[in-house]
Amino acid sequence: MGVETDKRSRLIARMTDHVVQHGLANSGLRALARSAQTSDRMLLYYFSDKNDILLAVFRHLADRIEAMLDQGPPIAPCGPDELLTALWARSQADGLQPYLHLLIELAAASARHGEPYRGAAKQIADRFHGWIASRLAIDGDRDRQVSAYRIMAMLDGLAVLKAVGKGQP
Amino acid sequence: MGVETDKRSRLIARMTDHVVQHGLANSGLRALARSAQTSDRMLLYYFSDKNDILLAVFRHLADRIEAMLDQGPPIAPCGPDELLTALWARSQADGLQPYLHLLIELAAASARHGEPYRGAAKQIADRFHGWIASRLAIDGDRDRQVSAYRIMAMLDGLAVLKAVGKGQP
DNA sequence: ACCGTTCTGTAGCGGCCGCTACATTTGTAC
DNA sequence: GTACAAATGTAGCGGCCGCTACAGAACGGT
Repeated sequence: MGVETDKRSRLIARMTDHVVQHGLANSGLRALARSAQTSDRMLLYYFSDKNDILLAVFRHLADRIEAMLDQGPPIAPCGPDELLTALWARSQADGLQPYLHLLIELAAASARHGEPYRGAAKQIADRFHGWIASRLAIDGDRDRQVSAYRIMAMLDGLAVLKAVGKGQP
Repeated sequence: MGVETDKRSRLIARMTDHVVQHGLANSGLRALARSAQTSDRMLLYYFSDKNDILLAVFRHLADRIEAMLDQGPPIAPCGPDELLTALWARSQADGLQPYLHLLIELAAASARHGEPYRGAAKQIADRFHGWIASRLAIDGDRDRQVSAYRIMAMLDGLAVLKAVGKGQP
């Protein structure tokens, strides 16, 4: 791995931090550059354009979220209700809200603008779906997939409602 | 009701159409004015600033959504699963996707910017919640409220996942 | 020492944003 | 008709956006 790739990686990691913390709407080139401790000019030296930057950030983001899923106390395989409760509790605990908010923002951007947001959001959702399924104690691939999908949808919906200030009754 | 109020109302209705169709991100003053068949200058004559415009649009939007809920073939009181299925089917049928996408966009804006998005989204969610509860054949206010909340969360989650291109498995 | 490539700073483009100053037209009351 | 207010057009401000042209600086190979 050359020095150039090293620098690029560092930039990507820092920009991912920025996007998670401040959201897509506050992620102009100049703001990203500030967080990456460089200049917008240099960002466009290492990346061809802003779309290229976002692609790299989203790829890094998907990897990071997948890694985060396996952190914390392991969750033993269990039934759907139990798993849903455990996952919701965990998502509220640590510094995961920024990630949930970003996923909602990605969904909104997907609906309006398509790529590259749709692809990024879909990949994150795919990996999350698989991870949930692997934690479900359900016989039969098909049933497990469907159940995992419902859990994921419920988690997304709960996150949306919490974002608008309508917590659980 | 004076003529001025009349004009304001017409502007609000047309701008609401625009916001629903094109999203918050594409709703600058000039674009809103074009859809309302006037000029940005005139918008700021009838409204004090853009925030004032958004407040009016969101208020109108909440009313409109509530009215739309009672359109179409009536849904008889039934159990949670049945109601969820019926509501999801209806939301996919007519021209309701733009509204769902806007709600997701509102949730994202709520998380990042708070008001006026949060208040608007919350009011829409509150009314929807009440409407679902009124269609649920469940004894006990508390249980009905909780069940309605879960149905709403599930609908939101399904909308998010569909927006990112991850339909039901 | 020289040269060529790699890297980085400065400045600025055109375009959109919310918003405003100013002038003008239109309508109304007397 | 005239005086005044309401309504509207034109032009532009400062600020952010993605992006680029150009000029040096830094550094390696010969």
